[in-house]
Amino acid sequence: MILRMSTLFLRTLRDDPADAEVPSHRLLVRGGYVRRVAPGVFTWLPLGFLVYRNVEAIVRNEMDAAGFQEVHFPAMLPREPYEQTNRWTEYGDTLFRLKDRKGADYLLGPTHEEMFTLLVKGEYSSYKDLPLVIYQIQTKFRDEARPRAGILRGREFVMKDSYSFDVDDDGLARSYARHRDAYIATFERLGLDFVIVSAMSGAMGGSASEEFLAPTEVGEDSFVRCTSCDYAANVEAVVTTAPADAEVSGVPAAHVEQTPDTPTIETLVDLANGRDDLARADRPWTAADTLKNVLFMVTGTDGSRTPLAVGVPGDREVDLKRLEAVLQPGIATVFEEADFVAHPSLVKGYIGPGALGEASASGVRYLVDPRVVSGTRWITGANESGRHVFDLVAGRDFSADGVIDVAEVREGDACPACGGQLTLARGIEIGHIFQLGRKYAEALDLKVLDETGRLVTVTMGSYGIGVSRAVAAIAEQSHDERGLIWPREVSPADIHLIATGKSDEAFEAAEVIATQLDAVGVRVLFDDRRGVSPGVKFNDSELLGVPTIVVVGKRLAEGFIEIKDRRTGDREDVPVADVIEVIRAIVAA
RNA sequence: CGGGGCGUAGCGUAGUGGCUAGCGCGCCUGCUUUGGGAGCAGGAGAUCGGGAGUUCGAAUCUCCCCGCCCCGACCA
Repeated sequence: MILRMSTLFLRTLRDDPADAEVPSHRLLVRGGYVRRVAPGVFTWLPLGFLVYRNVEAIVRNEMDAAGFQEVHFPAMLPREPYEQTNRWTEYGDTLFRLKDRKGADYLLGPTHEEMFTLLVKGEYSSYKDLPLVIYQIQTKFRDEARPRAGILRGREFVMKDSYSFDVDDDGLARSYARHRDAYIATFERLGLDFVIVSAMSGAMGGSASEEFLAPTEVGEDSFVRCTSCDYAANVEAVVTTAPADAEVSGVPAAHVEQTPDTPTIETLVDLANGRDDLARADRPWTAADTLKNVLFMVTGTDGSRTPLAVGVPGDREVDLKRLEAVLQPGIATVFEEADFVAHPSLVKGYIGPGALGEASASGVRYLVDPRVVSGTRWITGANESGRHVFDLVAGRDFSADGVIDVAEVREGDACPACGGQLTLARGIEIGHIFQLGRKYAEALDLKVLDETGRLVTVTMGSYGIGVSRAVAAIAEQSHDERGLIWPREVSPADIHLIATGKSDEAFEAAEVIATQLDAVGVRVLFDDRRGVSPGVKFNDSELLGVPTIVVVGKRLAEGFIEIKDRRTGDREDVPVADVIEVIRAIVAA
């Protein structure tokens, strides 16, 4: 392959586009890899499409190597299957919907669980046919409320999604493990730095699910990693270790105090420390000694609205993402004025356990942070304006309806696996593997006969890789101030060959090199543009990011060609006679 | 959906009531130049997001609409 820049459909930009913030977006646009068509919708230009196809080929190759079989569904799908699993409704505005001329509803697939399930249902009916894994590489559509960061989060994107079908849980575990291995191999080949994080809270009893995250500052997912063991989890899935029950004896009886002008935790703590009759003998009060009770209204998928109180130590906020992860598919919103009016026993700013709980007057379900174990003593609201209760002891003076682990996760929190310290980081979700279980098989009635002749519901897994997103993730992780730096296997070419100078000699010599390299299978991006100054060519080569840059120019007269490594900047002069072999060796390495 | 910002040529931008809307990049023609985004000369390219209004006069002021970007909410 020889791509000639004299005729390539490519225009690089000298300035950053004004609407691009993150590096991958900026550089992919500047380098002429992609162009925006609509919000979250992009066109791949020739160089970009080469990169995209390389990534796609690696993904497909690893899937095939794992023994999975490729199929291809339509992107446009009928409504009925999604009606049966309730996702026509559950997906809400995120679903792109359309009608045909007869008024029948269609959708642009956001993901294809239903279609795969129905396909298998139509073909298979025996346990002997399983296990089965089929996959597709398909354009997906999600009408995101806010597409952002260019290719990283579009409304149209390409995803590899596979689905496993097994008769039992052990089979599902094996299919899951095969995917995990295949994903590791895939992302390693893509040159991505990644971590595998657990994506679902074990405490909530969900099925096994892990995310593959590519760490970068611009990532949308927050995750924690342990500094002393290999624990890693999405913040939504972090499990808080509950401390041991505390000793109650010696803690004074609970007492209500006048605490005027203490609308915030901070003012409350200051007041408590400032008053001799309230101050602690051993140490000052801190925000962590207070119990903050936050009220939410939880909207179910059926539209029902149920209040929920969450008690967390006053030094932490309730993390809404963690809350939603626990509540899903319910949606939580903080209490509004109208909600307080509807619940007169709840005094805003002074809500305490006394007014909460299913057995209380308010009847509001009350769940507390795992740190609120039996014997812990708290300062908290007394359910009257201007009053707080001190030395309220969990287990002795109040009890909650249950535990909910939704407080914000912080740097330095304890690792649930080993007790070490957690660090927080951000990453791009590039893959997700998920033991779905029987949800879809049940909804769509996918059953097979087992060896005893009984009908059993098939158990499924679903596994995704963001193919187009992976292109951006690679760009995000692999660039410098001058431009992109592609890993060789995804690069649009193996070498970027530049001819410089005014004379014909350099161009003729470069032409010969290009032809010879092409003949031995080296992919060449050849800057054969006449009348373009060397500076422009060098800058373009660095922007475009082909890993090896070969320059035919100044030292050709002495019989040398320059070979430059894009990533390190190292350059060496190689005799013309050796250049093909040296490049072949670099490309093969 | 809430908050903030922005919309002027392919790209980046100047222009806050006044004359023919300015500049840089890119593009076209010619000459020169050729190891780090070259020089000179000439040129093409803009319904100033759209509509309505105020005014002798609107890119500029007012109102409505549309679109985009960022933060948040949302997002198996």
